[in-house]
Amino acid sequence: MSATTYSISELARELDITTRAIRFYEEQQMLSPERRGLERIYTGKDKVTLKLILRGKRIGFSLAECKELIELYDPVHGNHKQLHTFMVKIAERRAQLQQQLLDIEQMQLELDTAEERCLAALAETDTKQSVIS
Amino acid sequence: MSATTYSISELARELDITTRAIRFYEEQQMLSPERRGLERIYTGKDKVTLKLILRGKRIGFSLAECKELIELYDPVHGNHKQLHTFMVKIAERRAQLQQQLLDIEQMQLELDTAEERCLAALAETDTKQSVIS
DNA sequence: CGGCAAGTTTACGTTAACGTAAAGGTAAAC
DNA sequence: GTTTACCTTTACGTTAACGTAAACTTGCCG
Repeated sequence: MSATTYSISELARELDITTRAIRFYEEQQMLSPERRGLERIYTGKDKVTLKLILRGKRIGFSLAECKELIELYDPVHGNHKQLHTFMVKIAERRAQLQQQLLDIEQMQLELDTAEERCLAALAETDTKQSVIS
Repeated sequence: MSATTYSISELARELDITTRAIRFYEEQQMLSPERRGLERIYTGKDKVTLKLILRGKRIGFSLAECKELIELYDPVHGNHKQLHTFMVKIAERRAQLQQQLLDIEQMQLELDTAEERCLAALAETDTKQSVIS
């Protein structure tokens, strides 16, 4: 039961975000750390919450969506309907990711041929130069 | 050589964006349609440019990056160094996409177990109710 | 006791990518 | 001739997610 706690700057360093960001998430009601006087004291649970936020952001969710996501893990709010609607959102993201993959593949194909043309043009130039010199 | 042209609203409808967006891209020097009086006249090339912009956005590039991307297709600006740096950017996006996929898979695993717990809790409730009633 | 490091609150600033409203020109249709 | 449908420019408004600055407290080191 050794309750490891963290200061705000410890968490900031460890998760590679700014303290401003952490305080902002608290403003948005996504965190409510305990206080010792004015000082914020974070628990392991707070750290998990922050990691959830960061993962949500990486996937492309807004902070508001990340908040919903976190509430799913809160037994008080975690009802079945929310769970379902969120899995729908995730499915949407997956579809979007799929499209992004296609877009990137397409773009790479085009860039590959563009690169070839560039190289060919350069070779052409080199040849002419060698003739001139 | 039948040069098909488009009005701004035709393009907007076809590409599913607003006319405001199209004018904005022009403000950002990504388009320079011809004019008949004040009216903008778009060519097939402009349409291709717009599609490039939209694809870039889907992948997650900023408009500024989309602009760079478009300049790659412009023989005047398309030099080899730019091509290379852009392929680096694309590689970065691919890596990011890979991370996003991992994040989504992880999240789905967790949501799946959460869903199971929910269903189990509901089943529990139902059982009790059937005993009571 | 002086000073520095880390914490706090309050509050205005910033960027991207358009949205939206005002005010008006043009041309075909009724 | 006036309504309707598009087109134009100019310009201020909006949202998200913090950044940044000011002004202050607290604790500890030398």
